[in-house]
Amino acid sequence: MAFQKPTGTQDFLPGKVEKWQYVEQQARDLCRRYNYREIRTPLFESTELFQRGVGETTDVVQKEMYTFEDKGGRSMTLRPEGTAGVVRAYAENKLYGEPDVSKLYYMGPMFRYERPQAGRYRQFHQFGIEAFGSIDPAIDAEVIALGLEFFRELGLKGVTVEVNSVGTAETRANYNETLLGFLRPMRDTLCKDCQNRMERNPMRVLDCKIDHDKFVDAPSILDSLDEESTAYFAKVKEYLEIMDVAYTINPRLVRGLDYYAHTAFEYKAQGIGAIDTVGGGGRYTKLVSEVGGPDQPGIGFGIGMERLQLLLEDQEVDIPAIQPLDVYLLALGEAAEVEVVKQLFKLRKLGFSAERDYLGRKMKAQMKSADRFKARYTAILGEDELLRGEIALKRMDTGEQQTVKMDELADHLK
RNA sequence: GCGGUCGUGGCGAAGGGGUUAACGCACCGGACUGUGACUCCGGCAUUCGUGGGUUCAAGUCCCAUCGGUCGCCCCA
Repeated sequence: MAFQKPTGTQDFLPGKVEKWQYVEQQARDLCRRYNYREIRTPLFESTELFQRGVGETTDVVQKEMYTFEDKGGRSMTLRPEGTAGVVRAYAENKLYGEPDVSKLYYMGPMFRYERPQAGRYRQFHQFGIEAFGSIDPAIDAEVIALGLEFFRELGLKGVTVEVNSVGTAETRANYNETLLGFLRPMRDTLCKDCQNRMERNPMRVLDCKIDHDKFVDAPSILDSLDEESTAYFAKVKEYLEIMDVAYTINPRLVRGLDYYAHTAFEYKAQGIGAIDTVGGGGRYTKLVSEVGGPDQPGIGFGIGMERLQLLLEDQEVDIPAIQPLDVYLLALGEAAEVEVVKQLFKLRKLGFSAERDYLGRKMKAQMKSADRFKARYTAILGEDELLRGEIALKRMDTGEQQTVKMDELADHLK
C-alpha cells in the first residue's frame, strides 16, 4: 500500500522546481527595485486572526480553512491567504513605529480546503506585497504597476488589470441597499446561486455567468462613492496614466475578502482553464486596527504562483530547467576510480559542477549519462592516462579530444 | 459541498468477458573488447489504483472505495 500525497497538493520535482526558482528570483529582484523587503510569517496563526481579518462571512473562513486544535487547546488555522499574517506581524512588531512606510513582500504556501481544478489547489503559493502607513494614491498606483511589471518581465502577454473603487465600508453598505433595490423585483427570475448571493454579497450577483445580461442597467458602485473616495480614485487613475499603465475600470469588481476599501484590482489572463484571475488586491483601512494595531492603512496584492506557472506553460515561455554540467569524470578500472574520487572533490571545491558514474556502468553508458547531464566536457581516465598523470578531455559539443595533465584539468575547464 | 470524466510497465498508450497484456518513448545490454547525440538487434508488466461481487473464465461486467483531471460554488 503506497502512500499518496494529500488531495490538492503537489510534489515539485527537479525540472519543475527550477522554473519556480526563476519566477521567485524575478519577484525578489523586482521587489528590490521598488524597495519592498521580505517578511516571513508563520504558516499557521490563531484561527481568530483570520476570522477577524478575512471576514467571518467569507467563504474562505466559513468553509475553506484548515483549522485544528493544538495540544494546548488553542484553535489554529493554516493560513488561507497572506495579508492577515503580515498585518498581524506589522502590528505585533510595531513596525508602524518606523519612520518610513513599511513596504513588505512575502512568498509561500497558503492552504484552502476546496475541490481542486485547473489553477486551484489546497496548498498553493502566493507572492504578495503589502505597503503600510500611507494613504497616498501613488502607492496604490505603484502596487498595481509592480504586479503588472512582474508579469511583463516574465515575458507573459495578455495580462491585464481591472481596477475599481469599492469606497468605504459605509458607501459599500449604501450601495448594497441601492443594488438590492434594483435586484429585488427580479429575484424570482434569478438563478439559485444569485438568490444566495443577494443575501451574502449582492455585488457578486453582477458577475453571474448565467444571468449576466439582466444587469446591464444595474446601478454602478462608482455612483455611490462619496466625494473623497471619488477624488481618491481619480488620483489613482491619474498616477496609473502617468506611468503608462494600461488598465480597465470594472465597476463590478468585488473581491471575496471583506477587508477591502477604496482601491480594488485584479490581474486577469486567459489560459488557466476556467479561471481568469492570476492575482488581486486592494486597499484596506481597518484591518490593522481590527487585529489590535493602531489605525494604519495598507494596500497590497497576492499573486497565485501556480496560475502564473500555468500561464508560462500556456504561453510557452522558455525557462531552462537543467543547468549543464561542467564536466563528467569517467573512470576505467579500479585504480582510475580512486583518482576520479580525488579529482571530483577538487573540481567541486574549485567551483565546477562535476559528476561521475556510481552504477558501475560501461564506458559507453557513462558517455550517454554525460550526454543526458548536458556535460560540457567529459574527462576520461584509464590505465594509460593514470600512469602518465594525464587525462583525456573531450568537448561534448564538437567531439574534439585532447590529452591534458591531471593537475591542469581545472585550467582547461576554464 | 455538487457534477462530468478517467485510473493498464518509469512515461505515453492499445486492448470493452476467453486466458503468452499490442505498440511508442525512456532505460539496460550487444553490433562498435576505451568514447555520447544516428542506425540495427535483443531485454524490460506472473499483471491492469484498491477491495468486494457476477462468471467455467474479468484490465475487460457490477458495486464500493481511493486518487487524478475538468467544471460549478468560491477564489490565487
